[in-house]
Amino acid sequence: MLDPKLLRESPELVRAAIDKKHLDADVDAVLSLDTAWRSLITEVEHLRSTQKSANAAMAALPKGSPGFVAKVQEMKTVSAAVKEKDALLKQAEERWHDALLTLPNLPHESVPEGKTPAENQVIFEHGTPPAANPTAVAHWEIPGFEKLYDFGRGAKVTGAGFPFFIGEGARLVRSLLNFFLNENAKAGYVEVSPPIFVNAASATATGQLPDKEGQMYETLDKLYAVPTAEVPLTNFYRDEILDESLLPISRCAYTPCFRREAGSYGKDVRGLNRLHQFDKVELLKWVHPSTSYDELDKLRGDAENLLQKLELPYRVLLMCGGDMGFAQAKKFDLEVWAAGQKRWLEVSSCSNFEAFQARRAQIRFRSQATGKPELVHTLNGSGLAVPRVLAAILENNLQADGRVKVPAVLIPYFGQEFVNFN
RNA sequence: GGAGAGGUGGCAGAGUGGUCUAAUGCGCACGCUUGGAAAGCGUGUGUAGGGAAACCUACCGGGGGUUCGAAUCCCUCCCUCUCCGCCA
Repeated sequence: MLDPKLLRESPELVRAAIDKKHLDADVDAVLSLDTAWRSLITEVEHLRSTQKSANAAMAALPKGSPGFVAKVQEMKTVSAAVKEKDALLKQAEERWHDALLTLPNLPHESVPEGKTPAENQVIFEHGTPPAANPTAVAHWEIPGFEKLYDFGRGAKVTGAGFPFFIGEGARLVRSLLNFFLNENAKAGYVEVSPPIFVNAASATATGQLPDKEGQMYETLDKLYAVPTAEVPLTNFYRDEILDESLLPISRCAYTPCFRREAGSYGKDVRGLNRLHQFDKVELLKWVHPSTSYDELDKLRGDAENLLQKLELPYRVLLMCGGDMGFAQAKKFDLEVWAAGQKRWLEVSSCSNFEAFQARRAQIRFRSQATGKPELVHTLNGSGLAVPRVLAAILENNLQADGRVKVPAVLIPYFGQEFVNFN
């Protein structure tokens, strides 16, 4: 959510942001709702003030006295007016608030212009260049793949996109998770194991509701299966005022992530590329506004470190205005090279939301300079998403003998040097 | 799941229809006092919104209702605690 004051005082900045992100939002409509709301709140507060002073006067009068009775009659009119105007005010406030939520965050000045993914800037590449391994196959074509990653039975038991991970397949997943969590702990992220269902208030604070409820699985109790650990983690400090000395706070969490993502089929979603349930470790920071871009670079570096240690070729994209998302001020994507599919797979998206998320979730700190609460900046990124990293390992490290070489750094976790598919 | 008791400011805790913008205590900040400190004394101490400002308004777990007027009465939901039942 944007600062209403910013909108009032500098609507041109908001218009520029909408243009840069190639979104469609009506600033003037929001402004006129803002004006309408403000005029109503003034009116209601004036009526309330009348009521309050009458109340004080009536307290001093004897209960049944003529003056008292006359005052009751007089105040009935005011009371009715308050009721009526207050209903209008609530309506106006809701409309204004809803409209405000349609305005995107302002992109940082360092975000490049652009509309499509083609205009994202590749700012870093690491590892063997693409096409170095012409004999590689897509991971789902590895002989014996279904023995370790059973999509057929997953579909029977639950549905498409819910595979079973079996034997060495399951152990490789667990090895990756432990590796990620341990490395992140070394980098200063405190491990958290959060609830994997959240209530509507939490899903609203991080922006999944009201518009994206179709993307989440929902229970009878109106709880939502988390699409990412970002949701419970960010909401941890919802409606709180933190001590400034605690910042920056860095945490990480492993959760399964649940995404309905209805209606997408084809090559992009085959195998481990896109699942309804997948494992991910999320990195999250609550930081002082003055340090958030330094912290973003560090967070991205922490995620990159994982890929480097796994010896996977990857690249870093600085997302352009049109491809960066609604709430982000700046975003980097980390993409790993999958040699068999001969394509880049997104395994982490590292973003600075500045105060956009914190305002909606009301996460603040008490500034020692002013003594007043100020909004924190929130950042997050994957560190990392398991299935696509797994896909890349399988495709890049496949041997001529049909086994997959386990990255050296994972061997202590996995307990052996190769994954066997027979 | 059943029965009962509760939810008030940073904390403790009063208030059960009318100057409650919530007593009192603790804590915290500043001042006086002191060689210095403690004690003592004094002043102040929430969040949000509107307004150029003076100032005004809202907030006593959430939502709704009754009333001229609600922290206080009614309905409803959530949460906490105690006891019972069940359970990895």
